[in-house]
Amino acid sequence: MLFNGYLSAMAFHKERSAGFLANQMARLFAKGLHERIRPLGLAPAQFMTLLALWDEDGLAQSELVQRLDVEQATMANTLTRMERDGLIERRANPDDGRSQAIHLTPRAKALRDPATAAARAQNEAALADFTDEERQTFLALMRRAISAMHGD
Amino acid sequence: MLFNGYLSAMAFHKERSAGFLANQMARLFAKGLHERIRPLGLAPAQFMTLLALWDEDGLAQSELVQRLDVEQATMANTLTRMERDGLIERRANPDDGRSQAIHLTPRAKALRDPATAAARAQNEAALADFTDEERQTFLALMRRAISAMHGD
DNA sequence: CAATGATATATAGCTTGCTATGCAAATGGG
DNA sequence: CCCATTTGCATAGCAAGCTATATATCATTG
Repeated sequence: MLFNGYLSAMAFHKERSAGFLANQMARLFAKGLHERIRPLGLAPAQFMTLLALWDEDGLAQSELVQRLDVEQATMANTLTRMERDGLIERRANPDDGRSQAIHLTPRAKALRDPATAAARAQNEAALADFTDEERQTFLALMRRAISAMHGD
Repeated sequence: MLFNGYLSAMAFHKERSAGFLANQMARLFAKGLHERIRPLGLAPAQFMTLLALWDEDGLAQSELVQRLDVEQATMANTLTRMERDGLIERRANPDDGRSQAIHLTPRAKALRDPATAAARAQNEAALADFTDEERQTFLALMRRAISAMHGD
């Protein structure tokens, strides 16, 4: 009775909810990044995928799924759009008929510098008035929240 | 030349990118919240909208757009799904033929306590090993990044 | 070697975002 | 009062998430 009364009275303030703020922040990051890379013909998830492939070309879809921590179906659809847009090619893997190696096209390789510069600019815009220490703290806290939710 | 060489060599590490971490963190928050409120028949954006309406019933769509900071089209679609699911009713506004007042159904009112409890549990899961001070710091840093990107 | 189980992708269907448009109702200036 | 502008919503169309399911290939094991 007292307990239920307490719960009912205990307002949930979205401004004080980490989840609410995380959602809003991520949308603003994505929107800002999208504006910056749109002239390059890229969308945010395509950029994230390119980050992994610029680092190591020829990965299998399953490896991209691991590195970017998205569901397999999400990655499959993103790769289909990237193939459509001339960013990647899916090449058969001679050792395993199930998997394919994802290879960058010359166009995708050429986008590396302008696209990473755009992403850096967006991060900088978000953290403009943060000190170096605050930036480190912020990244560390986000990593801890991610680990806690990821279960590791 | 030196500058271009520097840029090319300057790898972009997603693990050190605030935007990348923000995206991953927000997805984990949304996924965890969704699992917790799915038994109630709710999805995350519906819950966010309910938060505003539990606070003040009968708001116009335009007011919800302001409070939740999403695009008008996004809110219109979310409200359509909520109406379909029996969470809200759109009632004509006698003072302005363009707008409608969004009213909660009894079902939506009854979900307040269990749904906010679920959201609190998700926030707690994410911040389980944070001290009180770290929680305050984290929220403050997210608010500052949001303000910086929002342009205010 | 055949059957079983595991792995790699694909596809269907849904929610939540966004931009871009369209339209009707309200408002404000001449 | 009338026209132009503004405001409030709806809709179309797309990207990117997710879950659930299907399919084909590999691997294991009896």
